[in-house]
Amino acid sequence: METIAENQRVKTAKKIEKMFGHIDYKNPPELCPVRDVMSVASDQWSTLIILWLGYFETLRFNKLKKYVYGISNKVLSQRLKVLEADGYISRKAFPEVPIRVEYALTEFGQSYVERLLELTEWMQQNSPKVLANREKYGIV
Amino acid sequence: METIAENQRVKTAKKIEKMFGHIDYKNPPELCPVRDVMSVASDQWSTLIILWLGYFETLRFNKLKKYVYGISNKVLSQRLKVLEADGYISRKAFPEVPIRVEYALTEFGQSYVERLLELTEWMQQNSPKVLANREKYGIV
DNA sequence: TCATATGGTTACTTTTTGTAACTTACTCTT
DNA sequence: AAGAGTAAGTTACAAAAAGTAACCATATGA
Repeated sequence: METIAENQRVKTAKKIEKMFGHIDYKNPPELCPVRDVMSVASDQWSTLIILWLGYFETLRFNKLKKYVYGISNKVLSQRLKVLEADGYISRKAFPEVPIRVEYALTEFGQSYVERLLELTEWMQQNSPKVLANREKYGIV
Repeated sequence: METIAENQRVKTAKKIEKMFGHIDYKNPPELCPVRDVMSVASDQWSTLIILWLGYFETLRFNKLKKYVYGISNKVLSQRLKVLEADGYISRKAFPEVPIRVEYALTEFGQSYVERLLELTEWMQQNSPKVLANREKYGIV
């Protein structure tokens, strides 16, 4: 066995224990904060929205829709609302005509995007590997 | 302006540019590998499955179901298949009676869980903040 | 006057999830 | 010997989420 890899595995396990170790699986809580928060922030569209707001300091609704291509008005609007409610982004409406609305990351959102980026960079580096695995597996 | 925070912001923006800068938004690709890979790996149930396999070296179907509480047989079975196809986990079936099936992280999955953990630890630390924001926002 | 732009909303359809019962084959209990 | 239990799923059906496309008010530019 490679002891370095094994060491890392043990470290990882300890972190996970710290995260979920308190849960009683005979009677699990109906709402776990980690799950709850994660399901909003790491939703597919949410991550793209947050990444783009990490690139541009502010973005208006239609610009955001252009960069997060494929998203519908409806879902974009919904996601922006929950991301605002959870404190990742801010919404500023200017009473002009036509109305101008600017979305931006909050400080909290900024701290999140930095963590998120580490994951997405890993995804980018490893996507060829995943795609190759998928091919090999057959069912695509 | 705080120059340290501003510096960090610029760094973040550069990373995002590197990730998405090549895309032509007048004619965006219908399938972006980063999106594609991310949508499997950072799915709500998938992350929980991967975390638990990062804790126990191997887990059988029903144990996994116990820890990833709330998941249905159907969805667990589906997720395990795609996670196997994408190369994160391995499935070993022992021809006993009744059949025994062991799931485990591959080396690749192990390297993923380490990245994933950084995110989920952040989530755990910050979930009180998010929940407080949500409360303040009103619509729960 | 008609088209365009803004930031959405609404009604409707399609896809994805969740629920719960069922399967196969063997063993343990009564 | 009949019935229940176990393991790892599958299947048919119901509910929830997401996607589609038309629509809204208001004002400007052609």
